[in-house]
Amino acid sequence: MAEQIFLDLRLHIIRGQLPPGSRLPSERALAEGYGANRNTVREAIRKLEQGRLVTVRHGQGVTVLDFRRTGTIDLLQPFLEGCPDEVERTRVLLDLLAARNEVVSYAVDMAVRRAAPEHRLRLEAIAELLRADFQRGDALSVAQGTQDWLEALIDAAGSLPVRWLANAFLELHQGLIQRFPSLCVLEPGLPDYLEAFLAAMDRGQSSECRELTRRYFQRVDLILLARIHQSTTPLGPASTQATPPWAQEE
Amino acid sequence: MAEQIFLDLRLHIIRGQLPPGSRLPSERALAEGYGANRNTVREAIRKLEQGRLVTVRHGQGVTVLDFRRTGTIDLLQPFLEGCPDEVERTRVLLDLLAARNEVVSYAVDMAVRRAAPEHRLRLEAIAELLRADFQRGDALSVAQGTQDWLEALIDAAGSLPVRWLANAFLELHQGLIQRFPSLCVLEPGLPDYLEAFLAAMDRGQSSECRELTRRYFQRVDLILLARIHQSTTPLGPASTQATPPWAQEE
DNA sequence: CCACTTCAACTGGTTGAACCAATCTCGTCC
DNA sequence: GGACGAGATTGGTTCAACCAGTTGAAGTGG
Repeated sequence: MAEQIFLDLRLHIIRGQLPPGSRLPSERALAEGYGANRNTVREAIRKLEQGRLVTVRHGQGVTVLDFRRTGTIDLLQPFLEGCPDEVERTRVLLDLLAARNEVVSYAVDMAVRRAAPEHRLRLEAIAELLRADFQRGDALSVAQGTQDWLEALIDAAGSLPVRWLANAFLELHQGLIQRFPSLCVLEPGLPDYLEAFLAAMDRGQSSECRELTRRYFQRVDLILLARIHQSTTPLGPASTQATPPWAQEE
Repeated sequence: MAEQIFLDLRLHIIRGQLPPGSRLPSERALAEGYGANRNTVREAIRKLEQGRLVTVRHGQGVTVLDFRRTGTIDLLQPFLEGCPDEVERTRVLLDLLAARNEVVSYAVDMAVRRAAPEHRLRLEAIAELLRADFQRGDALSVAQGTQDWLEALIDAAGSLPVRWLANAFLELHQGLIQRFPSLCVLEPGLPDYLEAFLAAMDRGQSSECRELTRRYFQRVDLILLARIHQSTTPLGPASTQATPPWAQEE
């Protein structure tokens, strides 16, 4: 229930129904509104605070922050699912895909330079599975395999900051392929990419691997964007009901 | 107090005194150990959960996750301050600086390509202040001005994902210059960098700006690392007292 | 002896009321 | 008009109790 309240309040903030600078109703009012206990509401507010969506000051109340300025990458998924403005949503999606490619290609560069033999073997094994899934035309398995491929690359990079940066994108990717399997893409160049990558890796050409990876994912993103543009509401319902957070739930 | 418990538990996890897979003491035991109420402890655990440091399962308890795998960039600061292993700490610091430069230079590229006139003016104003601080030899103001400079660049980039990515690094930077003013650096090439940057920006050469910025911050980082290597314990006390989290506090 | 059931003892999840402490508001007094 | 102060409002913490999943060991049947 605390989780529900957290999600609901976060959604209201993302949708702009609780604009930056405004104050949340008092804990007591929220508790009454949600039909929950004050302690339960407090746990939800703690999570909002941890996510940099609000600030809490003793005696003063809970103030909504400007998440567009103070947010963290953890916000990307809920934002893409909750943002009511389609224009902004697709713009953020575009920027997100570009940023993801930047982070991934950086990780790839580092991975190729640092990879130990066991990482090389793991990558080869995943590539083998990916090729098989691709031959079968199993888009969902290819998406899952791509997740493993990136995961292995990031492991090979052996950098905690890179791992922690990438986690946000990997989680997002995982969430998307689970929620929208129709977005899973079969890019014709996948086998060639894998082969060229492993060959370049053996030659130690990290920047070559970086470019190969960047170009492959750019092609994937192009297909993805085309599909998203076909459907009207690609992500989340984005229904614009303006229920205030202090209203009764259920 | 809930914050204190959160910080304490997080520190124990980071230091490895609560290894991945182990279970935290029960909420009731923790409450007794810290001399706090169970609800207060619960708020701390919520924050740990939100930070992907533990998983909580009803009826089963709180399990410590492997933060090296599941962590987020928000962990960087507490990790650098709490990690008892100096070797790992410096390695992570190196990787962090490299990753920061990557993100910053990416943001710069995008900023130059997208900057509106008002962003250009703001950058010029900050550069003017930076030059003045540099002339005066005021390292702390230069560090603060650099923060503003990056902030303005990220604003100019106009990308929510980039802003949210960069926030973690900006926060880290802010925290470091506040806690360790001695780490503030006067890099001789600052005025030249600013001049060359603005000139290249007027010519719309985004990749040139990107390279200039990357090189400047690489030089800054070199000075920084040299200073850190001089002092034995650069960040945080890293005292290795093994107080279990269920022990009495205060 | 083994396999299944059952129940008691954990675990976290939620509730309600009460009190403390910081802050704000507004009326009073100088 | 401005400074002060009492009261109302806010979040912070405590306590005690109960609900709800999970586990494991004791008990029971085969």
